[in-house]
Amino acid sequence: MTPNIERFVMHCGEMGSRWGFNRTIGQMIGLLIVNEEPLTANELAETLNISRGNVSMGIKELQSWRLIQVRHIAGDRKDYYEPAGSIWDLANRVFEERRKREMDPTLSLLRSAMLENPASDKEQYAQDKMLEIHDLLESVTMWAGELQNMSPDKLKTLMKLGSGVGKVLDMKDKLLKGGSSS
Amino acid sequence: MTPNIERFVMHCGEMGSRWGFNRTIGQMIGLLIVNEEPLTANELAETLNISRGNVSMGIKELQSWRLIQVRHIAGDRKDYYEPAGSIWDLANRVFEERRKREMDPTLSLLRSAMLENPASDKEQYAQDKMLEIHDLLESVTMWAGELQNMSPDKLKTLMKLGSGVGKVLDMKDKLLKGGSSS
DNA sequence: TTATGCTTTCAGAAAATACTGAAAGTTCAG
DNA sequence: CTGAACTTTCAGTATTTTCTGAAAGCATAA
Repeated sequence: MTPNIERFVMHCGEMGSRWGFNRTIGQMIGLLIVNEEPLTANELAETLNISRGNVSMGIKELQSWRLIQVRHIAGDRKDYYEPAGSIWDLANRVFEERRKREMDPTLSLLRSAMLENPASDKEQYAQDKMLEIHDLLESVTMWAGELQNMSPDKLKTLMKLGSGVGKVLDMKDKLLKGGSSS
Repeated sequence: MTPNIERFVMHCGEMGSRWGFNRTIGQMIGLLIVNEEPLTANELAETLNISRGNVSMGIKELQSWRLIQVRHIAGDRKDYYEPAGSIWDLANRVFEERRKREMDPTLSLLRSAMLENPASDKEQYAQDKMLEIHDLLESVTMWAGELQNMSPDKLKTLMKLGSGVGKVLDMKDKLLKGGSSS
C-alpha cells in the first residue's frame, strides 16, 4: 500500500464504528474499494495485519451488508472478493441496511405501544409522544424507500436541484390551482 | 414508570448505540421525551437505576448533541432537564450531528487525498474511486443542508409527495422546454 | 465563615466488543 | 479413499467502552 492509499484505508478503519461496523471491517471495505483487483482473504489479512480468522468474520459481515461479492478466477480455488457494485450502489446498501437496523425495530415497538390503552394522564402523554415519533419515522422510512426506487439519474437530478425543489413545488401548486396565488 | 413507558425507555437504551450514543444516553433521552415534566439528574439516576456520575456524563453528552436543555424552577436550586424542542427538532439535530461525525471527517480526508498526484496506475485507480466517493458525499451533504434549511412544512410536503417528485420533475422539464417530449 | 445542597470529575472496576490462532470443516484433485 | 488447499468456527485473550462512587468543585444561605 502506498502512503496515500494507506491513509484512506486507515481512515475507513477509524470511521468504521461510526458507519455501523467496526474498525477491521471498515478497513476491509476501504481496501477493496480502492484496489482494482479483487483480493483473497489471505491478501486482506496480510495487507491489514490482522488474523485470518478475523478476515473470515469480516467477510461474513460485509456480505450480510451486501457490500462485497466473491469472484472466482479460472483454475484457482481461492475466493476473491470485490465490492458488490459501484460506489453509488454501496452507499445505497449502507443506507438501506442502516435504516433497517436503526428504524424498523423502533417502528415496530411503537406500533405495538399504540395498541395499549393508556391508564393515566402520564401514559396518555407518553403515548402521544410515541405516536409523534412513530409518524415521523414512518414518513421518513416511506420517503427513503421511494427515493431508493427512483432511478439513480432522477435522484441525482433531485439532489442537484437542492432547495430549488421548494420552487418546483410552488410551481406545481400554482399550476394545479389554475395560476391563482395562495 | 408504567410497563408501557418502561418498555419504550429500555428500547431506546438498546438502540442507543445504533443511533450514535450509548445505552444509558439512549434511555435518558427516551425518558425525558416521554415524561411531561422536566426531570432532575437525581430523578434520572433513580428511575434508570444508574449512578449519579453516569447521569452527569450523559447530560453533558446530550447537551453536546443539543437534545436537552436545562430548565430552572423558581425557588429550587436543582437543574431540571427537558428535551430541547419538538420531536421534529430532535430528529433534525440527530441527523445533522451524525452527518458531521460520519461524513465531514471523510470529506476532508478525501479532499486532501485529491491533492496528491498519483505515482502509479494503482494510485490513479484509487484516486479515481476516492473522487467518486468525495463527489457523492459532497452532493449528499449539500442536499441535506438544503433540505434542513427548508421550512419544516415544505419538507413535510416533499416527503408526502414521495416518489411523486419524479413526476413533478418531469413536468418542470416539459414546461421549461415548451412542451416538447424528451 | 461554614454548612448545605447540588454538580462535575475521574481513577479504577465492570461489561461489552473485537481479535487471535489453533482446531475442525469443506472441497476437490489424484 | 487421502491429502492438499482453502475456509470457518470459537474458546480464550486483548482492547475498548461504559459505569461507579468517592472526592473535589461550586454556589448560596445563614
